[in-house]
Amino acid sequence: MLDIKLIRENPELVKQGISNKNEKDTVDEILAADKERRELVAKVEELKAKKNKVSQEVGKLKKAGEDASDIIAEMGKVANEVKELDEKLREVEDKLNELLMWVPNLPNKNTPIGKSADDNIETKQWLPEGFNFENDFEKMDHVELGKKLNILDFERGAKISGSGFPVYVGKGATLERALINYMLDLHINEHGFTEILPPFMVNAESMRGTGQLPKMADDMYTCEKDGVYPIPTAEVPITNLHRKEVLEEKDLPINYVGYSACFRREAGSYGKDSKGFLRVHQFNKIEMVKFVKPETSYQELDKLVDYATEILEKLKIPYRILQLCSGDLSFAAAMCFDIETWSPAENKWLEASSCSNFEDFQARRASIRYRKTEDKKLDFLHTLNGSGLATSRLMVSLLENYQTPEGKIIVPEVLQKYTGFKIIG
RNA sequence: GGAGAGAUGGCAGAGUUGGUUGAAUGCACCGGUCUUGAAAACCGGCAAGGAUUCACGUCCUUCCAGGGUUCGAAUCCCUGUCUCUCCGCCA
Repeated sequence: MLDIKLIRENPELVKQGISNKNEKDTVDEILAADKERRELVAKVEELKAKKNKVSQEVGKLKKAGEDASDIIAEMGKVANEVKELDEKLREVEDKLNELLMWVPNLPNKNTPIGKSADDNIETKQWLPEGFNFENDFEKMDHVELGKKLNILDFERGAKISGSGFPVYVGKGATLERALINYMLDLHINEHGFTEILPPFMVNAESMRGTGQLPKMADDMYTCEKDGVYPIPTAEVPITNLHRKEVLEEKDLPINYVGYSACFRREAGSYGKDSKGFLRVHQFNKIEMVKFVKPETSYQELDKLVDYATEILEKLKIPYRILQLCSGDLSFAAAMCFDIETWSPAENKWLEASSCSNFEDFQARRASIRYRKTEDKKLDFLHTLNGSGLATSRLMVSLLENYQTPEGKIIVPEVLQKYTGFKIIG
């Protein structure tokens, strides 16, 4: 969430940021609630001070064996008044908090301003040697390939769970697992990340901490009976590892990488890109999460993008990087780069990764601070995360790019030692 | 699912006949004295959040969380969460 002081002192700046993000502007409501809160606080604290002081005197009087019944009666009234005011204060605070929870993070000043995905900026395109956008034979799409080679079974997935729950079969399952292990190993061994295997369900507080709740409630599955949510991304459990903690500056940056299954309801998106892996309710993802000092967070964001794209280059899969414009930025992000891989059968780019800097937005929500070495003061740190990468869309590109004219799949070289086979079909 | 024990500051650990205890003591940490330097010893400092103030400061809140009793609660009552021990059940 945003610092209430920032809103109080720079309302115009905040309004501009919200507007650039196409979100609802509640700044005036917030300012009114904030003012009301402070007035109430002043009032109630004055009364409490009086109450505390007099109550202490009661103690003294009683010790001295004197009568204090008059004062006690009077303080009874004050206590009631305090109770009423406290209640009112709490209502106002709840309201203020709720309002604040719905305010998005502001785009960083270097995030391009724009309305929609059309205004995103392509910052890089990388194509493997010999790659051509013109297919030299007719490419089967990943659904056909999966069926023909019996490595993906979308129909049975739909039978046992519902549409959007893919089943990987035989070498398809092995390939998926190889991809997961390859990516994890690379980040752990080459990029110095610490592996986390997190819980796949979290409580509501965790969801609020990273900003999924309250805004994205409809996009999440819920287990109401137990008050837990299947995670939409490992970002949630991993970032919340340090919720309500104070970290030492010398321990930063902290770099975690974790595998998780990801669960998304994708409410309201039926019919759009819904074929096969293009939009699913459950998929696998490797997620990188960083806890860093504020002054380094933009360098760290570049690193995340580099780490994610390094994998695609090693896999020899064509990709491009998009810098998201303000209007396409997610709720909690201040800056974000999407990485898209090429699908020759769909003839388009597919989002396989998203690397974001949340600055101190999540850290405030989740109360993740660090103690500075120099002056011992506490401050919110910055959090970032990036998919490195999501396997579903990546698998689409992989299968389609690596298919032979005979409809077989060549396993990318770097994955072969993980799969134990070089070809499917 | 049943029975019991516990949750105090960065850590350890006092405090449960309610009253100047935001909290003893030890350790850690920071500053100083001493020392050629270090150690030891000694002296001093050392929570977070909020309101207010140009500032110094003043005040409020916080002893797992949320309610309650009371003029006043770390201390009493209720509920919840977590940890530990035992029984049952299960992978």
